Amino acid sequence: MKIKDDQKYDRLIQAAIALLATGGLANFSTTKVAKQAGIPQSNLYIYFKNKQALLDTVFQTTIHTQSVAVVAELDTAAPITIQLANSIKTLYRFSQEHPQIVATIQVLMADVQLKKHLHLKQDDHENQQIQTLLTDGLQAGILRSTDLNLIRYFLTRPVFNYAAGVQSGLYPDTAQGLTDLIQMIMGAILQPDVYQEWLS
Amino acid sequence: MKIKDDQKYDRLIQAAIALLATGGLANFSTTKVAKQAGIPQSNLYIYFKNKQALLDTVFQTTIHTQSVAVVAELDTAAPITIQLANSIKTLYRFSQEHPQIVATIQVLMADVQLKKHLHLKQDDHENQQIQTLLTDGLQAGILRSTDLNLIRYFLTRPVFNYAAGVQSGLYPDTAQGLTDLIQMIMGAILQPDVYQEWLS
Amino acid sequence: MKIKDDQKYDRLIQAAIALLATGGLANFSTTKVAKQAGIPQSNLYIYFKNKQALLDTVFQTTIHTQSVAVVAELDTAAPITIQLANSIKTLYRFSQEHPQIVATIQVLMADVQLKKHLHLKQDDHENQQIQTLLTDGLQAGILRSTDLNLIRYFLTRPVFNYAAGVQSGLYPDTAQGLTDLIQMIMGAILQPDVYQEWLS
Amino acid sequence: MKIKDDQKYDRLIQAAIALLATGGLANFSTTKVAKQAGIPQSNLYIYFKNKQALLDTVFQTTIHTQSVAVVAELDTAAPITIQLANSIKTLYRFSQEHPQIVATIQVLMADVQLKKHLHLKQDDHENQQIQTLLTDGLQAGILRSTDLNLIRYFLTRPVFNYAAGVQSGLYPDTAQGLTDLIQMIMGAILQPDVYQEWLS
DNA sequence: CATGAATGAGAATTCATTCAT
DNA sequence: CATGAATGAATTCTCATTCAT
Repeated sequence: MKIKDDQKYDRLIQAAIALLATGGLANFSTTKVAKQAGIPQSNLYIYFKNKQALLDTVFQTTIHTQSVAVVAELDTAAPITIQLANSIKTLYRFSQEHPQIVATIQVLMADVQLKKHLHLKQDDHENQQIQTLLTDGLQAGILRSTDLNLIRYFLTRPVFNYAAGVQSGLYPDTAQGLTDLIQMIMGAILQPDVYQEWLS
Repeated sequence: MKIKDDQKYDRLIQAAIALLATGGLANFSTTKVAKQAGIPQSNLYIYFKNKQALLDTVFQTTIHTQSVAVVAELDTAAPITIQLANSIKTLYRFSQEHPQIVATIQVLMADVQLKKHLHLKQDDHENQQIQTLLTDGLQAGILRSTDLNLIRYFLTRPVFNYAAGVQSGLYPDTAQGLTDLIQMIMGAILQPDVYQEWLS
Repeated sequence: MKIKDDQKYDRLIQAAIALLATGGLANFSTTKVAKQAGIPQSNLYIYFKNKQALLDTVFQTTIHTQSVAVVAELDTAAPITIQLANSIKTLYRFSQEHPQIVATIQVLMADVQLKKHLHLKQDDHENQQIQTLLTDGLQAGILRSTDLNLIRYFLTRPVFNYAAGVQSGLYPDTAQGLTDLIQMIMGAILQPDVYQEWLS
Repeated sequence: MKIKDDQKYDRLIQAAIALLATGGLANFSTTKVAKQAGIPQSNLYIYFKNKQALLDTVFQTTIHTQSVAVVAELDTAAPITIQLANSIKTLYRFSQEHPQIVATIQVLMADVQLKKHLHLKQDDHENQQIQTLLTDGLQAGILRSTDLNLIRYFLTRPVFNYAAGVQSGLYPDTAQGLTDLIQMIMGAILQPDVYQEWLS
């Protein structure tokens, strides 16, 4: 229950990520997590109220890690289109470097139960910054004037999917592939005329 | 082990879909499926070799159902862009009418284990037809010249996601919403100049 | 879940009684019951929905067994006072012969949780007969005109307690002891004048 | 291990009583007691050697509290029959005012394990006084000449049961009910002729 | 074919108790 | 003294699968 002291907390989260990435939710158990973390199973309950709390934490952590990675590379002085394209690139690089985190996010996003009682804490700094970028883009007439969640969907999930596909061999690992992906996503989210302009 | 006899086979698949749609893979068990189908647990093994075989079948079935629905509405005589846009519309309507099937597809698509040993049988008629449409679009310079799997991804997953979002209240249920979605997807998959043309 | 086939069901109940009688509710576990019954623990769930269902059944069974024993010896032709005194004697003998059943009843009666969701099925034949005896006694002006539950309490619990006390050595095991007990109970439940008459 | 220091000791006992009264022995744990008392779990072991020691203490405490309440109202100058009747009344009032204490006593009295290694310390002042009252009554030919424990049983347990029954709605909460109860108990424990006399 | 029963493995939790700080 | 952390045992229950009838 207490998060206080040590690295065991982190070990558990890392173990959970590894487990979720390779086995999915169906094969996820506190027993396995604990074993992977090299910790007696019952100790897991010192750090997390229950299995669900661990999953919640893993979800928040992975999402946050990814947000941080994207935001860190953001050049807020640059034009919005540039920022958007760069954020895709950054996210792709992140996905390549941390495939387990991305796999975990995908697995958890698909969970029906998780969705029910879990609302992403939208209040962290990094998320705010991305949200700001998008609302700015919207107001500047750069982004299509549709639901922001939908735009975010296009900005992230195809990237995750592509990165996973590259890793599994479904997609070829070429520079052109990423370029294509970016153009597709931009074509989806930008206002048509802005997209034309951005292309050149 | 044989599929021969009866409607219990279908009952099991329907039960599995309902279960997966509402509880996800983690809550899926042969016990529950059998109970939901009103069939003795052990009888499940008459129709399916094991749990995994049931899941495989469910995956094939749901994917196939969806393909059939899309293809059924396809007007092969129409211009490719029209066919594409219509297929999105059809798929969206299908998702609205069969939310459980779509939820099941999403859940199973996210499963890491399933991916490993499961290759979609690409040989059914409906899939061929869609594949043909896409290769035609590619060769005609209508679609972006990138991996067909990626184009298929853009053609389906955002639709599933949007439909689910509408149902959960995340997205508003307006005609404009669907129009936006179609334009986004088309913007993603069409060659830019074709897209411009299609817009008008 | 199914009670159908065999003696394992009974073995489990007997094991539960033995366990409750010697260890109380706090030491009662499905693990121990199953072990005592010589059955794999998980098999317990074939016969009982869960632990509580087993306890409920044990409660009903023990209560019923005791009712049957008392009613079996009842001479419905005899005067009511005689019947009452005899039922006490019978109950005492039963308690001596089946100390575990009585101990189990006492243990379960004291359980706070059990009380909440458990209502004795008052509809069995034997219970009806006792109830009839008491209402008859009430209408004949033989029993004190107070709540029947209270009268039943006096007719049973002191007997259980006395029998247990005799067995544990708290009370001496003499014929006089039982006579005293019967007189006390009769003094409690009979109308004073009837009691006087009965005494002689 | 020492009782010395503080009110936390009492808090633990009160918490234990509350827990036993509402959940019974089966749901009793040091974890819950400590939480209810607002004390770190491990601190419980500062005040009590182990779980059993806590239960023993709770038993002694509740029994003692109840004895004190009864004795406090005792008018040793009054006739023994009056004292007995009054003690029942007092005990009933106590049971109404402290239902948790009474429930705890009942729960602990039913515990098989507790009985084994627990002998009430019969040496406290209040207990002596009650014992004196009873032996006096015995020698004066007022009480039936039977085991004193049995008489004590009749003097207390029906009262507890009745009070609990009133609270749970099993018995109606009327003045007549209490009067009936007292007459029943007196009928049980008094010599028949004394009882007759007491009635008038 | 159909099915109830069986079963060992694992699942999530809770617990009583100890110990180092 | 006080306390958070630790831990192994135990508990309830579910599961996937097999088998005898």
